[in-house]
Amino acid sequence: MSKAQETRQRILQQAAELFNQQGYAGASISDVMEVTGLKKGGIYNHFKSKDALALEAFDYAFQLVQQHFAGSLRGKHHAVDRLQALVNAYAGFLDAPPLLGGCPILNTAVESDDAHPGLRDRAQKAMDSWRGLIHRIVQKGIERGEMLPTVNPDCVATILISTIEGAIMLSKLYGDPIHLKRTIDYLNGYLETLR
Amino acid sequence: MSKAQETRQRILQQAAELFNQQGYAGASISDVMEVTGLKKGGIYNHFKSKDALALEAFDYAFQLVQQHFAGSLRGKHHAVDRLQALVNAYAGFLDAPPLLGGCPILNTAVESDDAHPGLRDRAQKAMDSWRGLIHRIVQKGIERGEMLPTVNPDCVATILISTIEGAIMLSKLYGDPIHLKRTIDYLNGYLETLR
Amino acid sequence: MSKAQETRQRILQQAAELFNQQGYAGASISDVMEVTGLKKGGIYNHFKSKDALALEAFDYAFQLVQQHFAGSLRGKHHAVDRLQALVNAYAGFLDAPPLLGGCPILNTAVESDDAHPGLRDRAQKAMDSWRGLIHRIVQKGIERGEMLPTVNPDCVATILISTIEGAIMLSKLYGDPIHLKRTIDYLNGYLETLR
Amino acid sequence: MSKAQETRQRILQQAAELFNQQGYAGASISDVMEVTGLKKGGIYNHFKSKDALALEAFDYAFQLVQQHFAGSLRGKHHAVDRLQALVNAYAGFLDAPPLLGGCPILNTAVESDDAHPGLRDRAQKAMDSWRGLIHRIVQKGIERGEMLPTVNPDCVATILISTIEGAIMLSKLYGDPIHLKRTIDYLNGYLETLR
DNA sequence: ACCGACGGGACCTCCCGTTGTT
DNA sequence: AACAACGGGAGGTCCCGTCGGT
Repeated sequence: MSKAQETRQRILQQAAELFNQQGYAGASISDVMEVTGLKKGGIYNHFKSKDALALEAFDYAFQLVQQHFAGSLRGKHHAVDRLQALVNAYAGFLDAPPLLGGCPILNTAVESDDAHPGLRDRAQKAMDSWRGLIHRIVQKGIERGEMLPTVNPDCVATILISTIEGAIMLSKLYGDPIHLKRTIDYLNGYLETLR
Repeated sequence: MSKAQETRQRILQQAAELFNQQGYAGASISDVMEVTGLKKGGIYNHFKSKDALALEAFDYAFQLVQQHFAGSLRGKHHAVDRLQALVNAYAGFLDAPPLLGGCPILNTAVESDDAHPGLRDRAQKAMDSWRGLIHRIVQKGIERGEMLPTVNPDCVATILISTIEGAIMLSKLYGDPIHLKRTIDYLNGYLETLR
Repeated sequence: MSKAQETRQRILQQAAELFNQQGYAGASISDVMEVTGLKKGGIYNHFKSKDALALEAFDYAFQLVQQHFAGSLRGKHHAVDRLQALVNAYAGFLDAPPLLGGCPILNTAVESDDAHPGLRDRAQKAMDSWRGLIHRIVQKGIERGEMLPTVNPDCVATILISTIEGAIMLSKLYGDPIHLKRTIDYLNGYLETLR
Repeated sequence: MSKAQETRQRILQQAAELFNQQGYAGASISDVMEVTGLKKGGIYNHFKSKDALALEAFDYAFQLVQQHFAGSLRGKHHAVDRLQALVNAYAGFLDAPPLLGGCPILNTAVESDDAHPGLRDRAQKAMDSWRGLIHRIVQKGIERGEMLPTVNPDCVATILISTIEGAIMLSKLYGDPIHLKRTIDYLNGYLETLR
């Protein structure tokens, strides 16, 4: 990787975390300068605007999260096992987070929904990808007879995601992982009932 | 109410909605001036800083939400009925919201958790109040034999709040109330199992 | 005049001279701050952008020039006398200029013609007004028999304005009023031939 | 011409036109990069600063104009013919200009007179050269008896240049060659009277 | 000879908050 | 109680110029 690409990647990585903690509107280019150690010229050489940087930084953050979860699925084949693995992987979001500041999709969705169409589109796409993953696991599970045929894949996706994201919010608000742990336990039980 | 108090109240009301949509960092005093029709002096006469206004505006928003839910409990006496009434009351958050921009507790919690201790405290207190309400309903329900004695009030609070807040986020992200509706149906069923 | 109007007028006056000397692109808001003694907040309170200030400053400059020439016509009734008075009034543009930096129409026309449509429009309107004045004087002169009926008012306007503006440029370039003086003498003679 | 010299020449040529249209202050190195297709390094390799480039670009532009006029003199021997040829050559400035943006001497003189001593010097030298040419033609014409001995060569130079430059400004301001055409016709007549 | 990355700073705009005035 | 004028500075963008690489 060329030096330029390295710098660009470093900016993305550090800006992603910054935006994830302070929000897009709450973090300034000066803040980005501080965390990257670069001056404005150095940053604007790689990204033509704060907006463009924010968009790419979100994509970077989402990709980080995706990798985190892709790993958790390895070796699990039963649909319910896979869903439980996904859910359990969220425990790491507070203990050993892929990036500080909580779930970037949640953060970005909440900040952008009424104010920032560009970011909102990215957050939607990311959420689509996540919902699609759950949907496919459930559907395959039904086809294979691993899950009850009455289960609605869309509903499962909505319930899992809602509960987990809400719990992340709660645990971050209180600085206490207990809320996330409770919902993870609960969701594991819920998933068992779908076998 | 004196004229001054009226003005103050109008500022709070309009600023609350503005902050709820654009976020604290994303909305400027100029924006507040625009929605209130007042000039700077008129606003700073009532609030000594943007921060102070934001704090009070959040309290105002939370109180609005509280009233919305307090109403839904009227006439319900069985614990499970009361919890279901609360849950169902959330449907109105998208159809006929007490204020635009979604749930202020969610929005404020997500924006403030890593960046704004003052707001974070307010959001925590608001959440405490909400959790306390659910907790009390469950506890009383157990005492009265309306709910299974094995039910953990803290867990119920965490699950209900997480799921609903996550669903609000989802529905706002997609501009589609379906996600919130799904979780409300689901939670009604979940609550039935606790009888 | 209110204090605000006074300040606004002072900004216009000083900015007009600044832009007339350094050009629109060559003068910064910092320069405007320096000559007015105001800070940015004070300037942007009266003008919403540098562009808006530049446009109004040009209008102000043109009005200054107009007053300068309107005065020179007083008491002259014969068409040729009036035209000569106009031409002679230009001598003052270097000795006792209404504002430093030469003729604002010339300066603005040259800077804006390929680059700044807004300013270009203003410069055109200003020039229209000047051409219209000469045109009317000539036309009335012909009607009254003060000037030869073969004279073309449009041509006279073009020739007078071209020659004077070109001479102002020359004299400013060399810092020497001789060029302007020569053309004024010459134009006085030229105008005599139209009697 | 070496490849380096070719590149240098290409930069000058394209920068000259750019500066002639947008002005020195109004055109940035980025603009120069765009029109030349080179990157910063490629430009600064040949010119040590924007200033140096601007100075040379002006010289280049002036030389272009000079060649344009030198050609018009070929085959004309009578002083008045030669002056008329010069004047008529200006018609091409709008129809088939040696470079876009009007007369570089006029543009540079107007922009630099109060603000840019370096450019102003160059513009003065260029103007000296033009005035000198007219002066010599007139003087020789008097010596040869082709022009009236009472004619003042300096005055003729001032009048011709002023009128033409002013007319270029007018025609560029309105985007209409009529003003330049009128003054050219007029100056041809004026020159006839000097025979 | 040319490119690309970057520093350091100027630019315009908008920000928050204060003050004097009505 | 509300406005209008202003200070002082932060924000995002773009600028000019340098320097290491190729």
